[in-house]
Amino acid sequence: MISTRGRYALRVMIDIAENEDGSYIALKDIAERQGISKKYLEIIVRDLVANDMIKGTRGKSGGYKLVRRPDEYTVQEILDATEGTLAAVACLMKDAEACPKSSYCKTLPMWKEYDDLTKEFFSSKKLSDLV
Amino acid sequence: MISTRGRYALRVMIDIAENEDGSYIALKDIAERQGISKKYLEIIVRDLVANDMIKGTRGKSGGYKLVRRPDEYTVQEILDATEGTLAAVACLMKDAEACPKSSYCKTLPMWKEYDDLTKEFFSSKKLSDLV
DNA sequence: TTATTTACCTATCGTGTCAATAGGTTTATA
DNA sequence: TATAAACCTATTGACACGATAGGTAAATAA
Repeated sequence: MISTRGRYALRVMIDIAENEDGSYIALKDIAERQGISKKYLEIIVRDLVANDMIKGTRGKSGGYKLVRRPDEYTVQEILDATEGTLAAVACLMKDAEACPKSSYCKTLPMWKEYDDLTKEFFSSKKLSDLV
Repeated sequence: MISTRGRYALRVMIDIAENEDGSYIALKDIAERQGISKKYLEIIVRDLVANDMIKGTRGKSGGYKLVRRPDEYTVQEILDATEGTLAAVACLMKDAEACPKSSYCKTLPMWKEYDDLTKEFFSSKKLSDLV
């Protein structure tokens, strides 16, 4: 299940895309508009910065800004940046310990197929589709 | 993410389908074949019985049996019986408290679309496809 | 009839993650 | 130089997950 991290991240990105006018957008304003605790958003925004989704600047009239055009972001990469994993099952997580049954597992192919379907879906959605 | 409950439930169903010969199949044997703790499987199997996926009988030479043909089970209903929820986001869980923002939420349509895609996928997969 | 085998039931536990809060430090600007 | 903002570290409570433990009830084989 997609957690609040990924969902809030998306709403932050949408909020910035909608309100951007050249200047930086303060997290305080985003939090107020979205009705989410600013403190909690800080954690999420940190992941977005670390993954080069947005950039921030400090000090007065500081805030956050997109680094690309909204149509150049896929939902997939935004979720990837904030959600720990998007894998459908533990066996398919990156850094998962190799399952000894994987070679003959009856269900693994289906999980893989579902995983691909999911990636395909969220990769086809762009931030600009949500604004 | 699909938890072990759903994944194990699927493996139990596959195991029964593969080894069924008219008689009942003991959970002890399933647990040994699958390499899963019998005690833990009891919890999962209980959900399967409660949802009319299999039936059990007690006593010597007791065990579990399918109640339909393998091609008459969808993966969707097996996961539904054991997984708490398959909803992609909290807003889409059954018994979810109505979100005040749902009418103008920018992301909800996408989550709904993804949810439908998921249901469609797992409903198209039958138990007989995995045996 | 009785011992055995099996499903079935209730309770508990440790661990980890999620969501959220708290209180600070650094940096840029008005 | 005061202020407003990002940025950093730590902590908390709640909850679900995975798993274990120790039983009771029922059906069969001997």
